[in-house]
Amino acid sequence: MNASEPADPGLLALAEDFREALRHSIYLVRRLDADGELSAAQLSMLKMLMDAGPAAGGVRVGEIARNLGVKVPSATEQIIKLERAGLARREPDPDDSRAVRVTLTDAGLAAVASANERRNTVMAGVLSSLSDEDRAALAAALPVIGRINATLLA
Amino acid sequence: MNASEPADPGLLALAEDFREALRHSIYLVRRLDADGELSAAQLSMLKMLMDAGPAAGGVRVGEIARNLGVKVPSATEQIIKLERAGLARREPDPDDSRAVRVTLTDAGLAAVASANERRNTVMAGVLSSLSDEDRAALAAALPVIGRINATLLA
DNA sequence: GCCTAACTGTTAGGCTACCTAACTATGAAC
DNA sequence: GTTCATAGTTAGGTAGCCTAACAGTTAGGC
Repeated sequence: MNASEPADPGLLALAEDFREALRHSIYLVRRLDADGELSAAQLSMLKMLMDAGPAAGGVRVGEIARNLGVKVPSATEQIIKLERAGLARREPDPDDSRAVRVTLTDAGLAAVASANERRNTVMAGVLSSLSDEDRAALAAALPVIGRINATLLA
Repeated sequence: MNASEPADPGLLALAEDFREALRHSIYLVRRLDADGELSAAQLSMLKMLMDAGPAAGGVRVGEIARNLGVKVPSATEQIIKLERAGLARREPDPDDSRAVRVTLTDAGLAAVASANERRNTVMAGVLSSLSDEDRAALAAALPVIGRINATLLA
């Protein structure tokens, strides 16, 4: 984390390779999201609502923004679009009248499920062309990438 | 690749996890690119020009677009910005008067080097907090991710 | 040779998702 | 019961992508 001291060359090389892989993966994700009724941003938000929502009867706007790594007005904007599409609902927070709680509608739940399934099928098709060793290597790295993401989003 | 037959459940689960990791990584990349003089799109293009450019005295606009996974007008737009910033140069192709060859200027070369170094240092800082096993797992997966990207961009 | 078809890149216009700044309304502290 | 902080919305602007329409260049068929 300390940028002032010279970093290990091996670490820097890994960092570069990882960044490169992510950079290319962005186009992959773009490709994957191109043929959908739901944009990447909207699907991300719906998915987050599905994961975190039921617990407390909805997710607050600020929390949504924080979870997605965007600012609050950007979250508001997306929420309004989802609401207009009938996929999400905004309700006043009973405990804090300033706050708003966002929940998925049944249609939203169905939409995220079907969009997810479609994308997973495409991705599974790609993965099926890999060797077993490759798939194992990928599976082993996913938790690590998760930890990296958690570190940076913290 | 065949979406019509029911996919292996394990494969679908891996596909979902991988997509999830990529989805989160997008925010990671955004964070990494936020504190820069160069946008992610511009850095991508500069880097591509550095990798592919010297060979043939420049890269053609169509090729740039194809390499970056965008359409030709989008590439033109970015190239013009880079040109205005003094980082790239457009020259007529001696062999085909329709074509344009794009090359990096010295300033462009320096810019990509410094932007890269800065981002690598940040990423290396994050990676340094991982265990050796985690780093090994990540390193092992990068070539696989590269193959996946190549498959989808082909 | 020329005329047509194919190709390369630019221009024009529009969209989505993000941002900052300014505002409203509620809650909390003292 | 002011005053200060917090939650969210609104307004206005930007970057990066797209499609459609265009101009110039090349290549083939006759």
